[in-house]
Amino acid sequence: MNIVISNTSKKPIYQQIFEQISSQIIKGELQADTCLPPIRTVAKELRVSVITIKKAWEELERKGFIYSMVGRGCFVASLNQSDIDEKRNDMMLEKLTKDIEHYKTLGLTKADVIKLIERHYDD
Amino acid sequence: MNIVISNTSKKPIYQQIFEQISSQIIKGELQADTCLPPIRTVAKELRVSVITIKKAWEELERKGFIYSMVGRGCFVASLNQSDIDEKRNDMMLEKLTKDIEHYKTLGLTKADVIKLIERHYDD
Amino acid sequence: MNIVISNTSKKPIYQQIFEQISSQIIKGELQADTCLPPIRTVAKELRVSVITIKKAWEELERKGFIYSMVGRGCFVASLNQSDIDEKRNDMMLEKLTKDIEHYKTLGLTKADVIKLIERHYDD
Amino acid sequence: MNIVISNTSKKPIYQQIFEQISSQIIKGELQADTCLPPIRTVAKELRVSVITIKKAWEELERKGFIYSMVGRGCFVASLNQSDIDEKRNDMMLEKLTKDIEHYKTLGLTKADVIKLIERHYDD
DNA sequence: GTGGTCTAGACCACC
DNA sequence: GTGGTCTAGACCACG
Repeated sequence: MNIVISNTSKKPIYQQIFEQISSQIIKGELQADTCLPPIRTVAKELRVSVITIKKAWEELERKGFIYSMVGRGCFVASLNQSDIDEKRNDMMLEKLTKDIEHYKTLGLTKADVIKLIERHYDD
Repeated sequence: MNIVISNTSKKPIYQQIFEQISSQIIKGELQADTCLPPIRTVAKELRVSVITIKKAWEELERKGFIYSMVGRGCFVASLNQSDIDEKRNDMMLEKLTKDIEHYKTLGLTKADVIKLIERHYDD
Repeated sequence: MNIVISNTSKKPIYQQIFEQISSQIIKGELQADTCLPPIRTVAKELRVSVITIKKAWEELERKGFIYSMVGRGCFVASLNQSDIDEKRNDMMLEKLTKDIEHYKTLGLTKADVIKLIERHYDD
Repeated sequence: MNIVISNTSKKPIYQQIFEQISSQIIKGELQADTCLPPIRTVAKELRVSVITIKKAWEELERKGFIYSMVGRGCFVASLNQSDIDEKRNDMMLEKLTKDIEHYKTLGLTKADVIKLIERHYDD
């Protein structure tokens, strides 16, 4: 569980955290049923409020990445590969739809966008 | 000058206006040196605050899409094709850089992204 | 917008509020595009924290009952009858599924439950 | 004594246990005066804390489903059919009252609810 | 110990 | 003025 918070970014902190954790789960870096550290510990480590962590955790639970048990802790949900693919696809499409909308507004054709991605996407 | 404001979008209104006007200038739908309507008129038509229009206009001027003459109004800047291309490229790259960052976070390869755009980008 | 908070209930306050508002929207007691009072005002009136109201409002927005615009306020979503029916059905089924589970645990047959509802449900 | 604990459920573990045991007694699956296993054994089998089992047992004793004899263990109470019916009825009504309240909040009539139960209650 | 809820402040961007 | 985010405390039920 490796989280970096950017204070310069305009993204809310809780969303930065959500994205990083969910990404790690999708990539399999966080094993299923692993117990996450207590939210108060995470809050202290990242030097943010407990509520901020809580909000990120809530979003993770709502999207099915983790589950929580009062008095026990929060655990990584056990997702099979197709679950993961589906979730990644959902998140991807949600963003892509907006992005494409934006690209169109700028008057770019499909070919333009692909050319730009070809050039600037370094794996 | 045809502007549509979305209530459900999370984008600030001033930014929605900025994007639509700049897009129309880029596409040549707004001719150079055309005089824009007074901000109070625009505000009334769009049913938004004058301050909101002012903010959009300021952003347009800062980015070089329009110029203002005190007491006379605001005018579309005269841009040649290379100016337009440059501006569009700047705006595009600024966004694309962030988007690519995000796609990587989701664990997508360049090929994945291109495939998705191929599929969902309908010109 | 008429809300009553029960302190004796075990339901969280934010959920009580969510249920009452959503119910009023479903019943058509709150007209579409009506502007809700500012959350700070509601908080003061109900003598609860702003955050509690905020949480209820977030849930309402997430479920599509209201939409919010920074600097302008929160508004009742414009739902047609089929939207409303669908939402009511969703909420109903979610609860009913759990309830039926519970009734079965108690060893009740379908006939038992219907008989009990016949007897105790006074419209 | 067959108990299954759900991690994803939001019900407290002690309550899940209480409901399953009481249900088994009501259904006659646990004979009167049967001696229940020591709580430490149950705790170990279910992989939960002894305190949790203790809490479930206390609830069972309070509701008259079991009785305990210090130093000897806990035993299933001997209930005749009318006792069982009464208990089941009590538990049922307590829940039903709340449920009906909730259904009304959603604007459902008695007929609506019965129709939904007819459709979704599969014995 | 854990997570779930709540409070009373505060600052920011937007309108 | 509005909503959106965040803080630093607190209390509760659960394990």
